[in-house]
Amino acid sequence: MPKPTFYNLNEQKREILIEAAKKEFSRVSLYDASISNILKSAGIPRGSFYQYFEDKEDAFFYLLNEHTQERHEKFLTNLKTFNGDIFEAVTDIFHHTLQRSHSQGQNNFIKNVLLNMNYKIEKAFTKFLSKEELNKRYDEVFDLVDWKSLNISDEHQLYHVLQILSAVTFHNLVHSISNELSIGEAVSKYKIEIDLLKTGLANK
Amino acid sequence: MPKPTFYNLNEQKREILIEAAKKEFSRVSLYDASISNILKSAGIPRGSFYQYFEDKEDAFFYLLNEHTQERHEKFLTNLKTFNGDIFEAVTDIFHHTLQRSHSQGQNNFIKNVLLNMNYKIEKAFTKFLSKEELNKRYDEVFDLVDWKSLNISDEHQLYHVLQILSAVTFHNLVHSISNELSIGEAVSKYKIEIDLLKTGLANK
DNA sequence: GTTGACTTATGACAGTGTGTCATCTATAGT
DNA sequence: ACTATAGATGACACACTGTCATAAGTCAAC
Repeated sequence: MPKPTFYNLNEQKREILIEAAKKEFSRVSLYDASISNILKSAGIPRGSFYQYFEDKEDAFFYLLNEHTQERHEKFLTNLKTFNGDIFEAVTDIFHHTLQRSHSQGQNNFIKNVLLNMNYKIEKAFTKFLSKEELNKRYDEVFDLVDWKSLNISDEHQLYHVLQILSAVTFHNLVHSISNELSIGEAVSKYKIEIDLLKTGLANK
Repeated sequence: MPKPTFYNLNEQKREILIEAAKKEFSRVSLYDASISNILKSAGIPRGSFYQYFEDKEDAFFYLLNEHTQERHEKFLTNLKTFNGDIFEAVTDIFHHTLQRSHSQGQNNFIKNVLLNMNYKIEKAFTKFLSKEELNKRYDEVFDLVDWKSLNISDEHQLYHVLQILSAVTFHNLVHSISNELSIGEAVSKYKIEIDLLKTGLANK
């Protein structure tokens, strides 16, 4: 987590710093990113950076969490829009995330995040799908879901459904970007797999 | 790929080098690993390392590919053992991989690989499941599969079934290790999700 | 056994980046 | 004006990487 000093910064300076960090993390992955570049780009001395953040990762996860928050809100909105249909909600998120990562420019950030997704990053990316968060926000999510459309016996299993959906969704996001699929190709592959998930892989 | 010089090395020296690399990549992730440690551990001068490998990644992926090869062979064996039942075959792989990564000692390598899985590593880890490899090894895999147990209309869809299974399997491996689940807990969660995959997430 | 062509080995070195710390500056309360 | 507290700064020590000039080894041909 950023240090208090970071939050005490005036709006303008904080914005400059955030932009500089985003720029660097859009250029390369977390591991290839260099603090020196952020310093150069933000025009601040080395010592200042360490006044605001623990290290490179700290700044990275600050940005990532902001994004995760946004996406989670979109997911909830989607659930409302699609009358609790999780599959529609998640497909829309897939499409939306892909579009954002295709519109090059500033936001190669998401692209780099996806291409270098490891467990820490995935955890931050999907923190609202963890068992703990789900229990904490029971109402928020559970009330919006159309349960009768799901093949599950008890509410507890929603966790597993979400785990599967997020695993397949992320796999497809990463696969699409690393194989440079067009949005059309990517969505087409994704929809095939979501349909397989819905009807089941095994024969009855 | 390692340079020719590496393969020209005599058995003994190559083994020492491999062990040194494995040791370092068992200690920390690819990104935190230091060539200097490998040099120290293998007792070779700096220049020599670059005679054999392009860089750190080169050595890492050499080790990883060896492992992937082994695992793929186990998958094929499993398909035979379980009469073409993909779900059984993959569950056994899951269990086996988890066990290897739990038996600490030398082989924290797999653990570190799983915890720091990004798209490049995943690609190397699952290279036998890519569209190209599947087509190349059509007979090898396709003949072993029990098709009538699968809910798919044409053979082409096997690719998607494998994509889903590998996404969920890797997600569970990473999840189990990063959350330090016991093997029992991990297998239990995995089996619930595999069952959900088999019967389908949606209600009919 | 000497020569020459080629392969391999070596470690000093330049370059790049990180995190720290002693010191300086700003700010606010009294 | 004084002091305490928070913030800013950049020089520095340390770690690691990749390269390159030079040395050493191998081997076939003469």
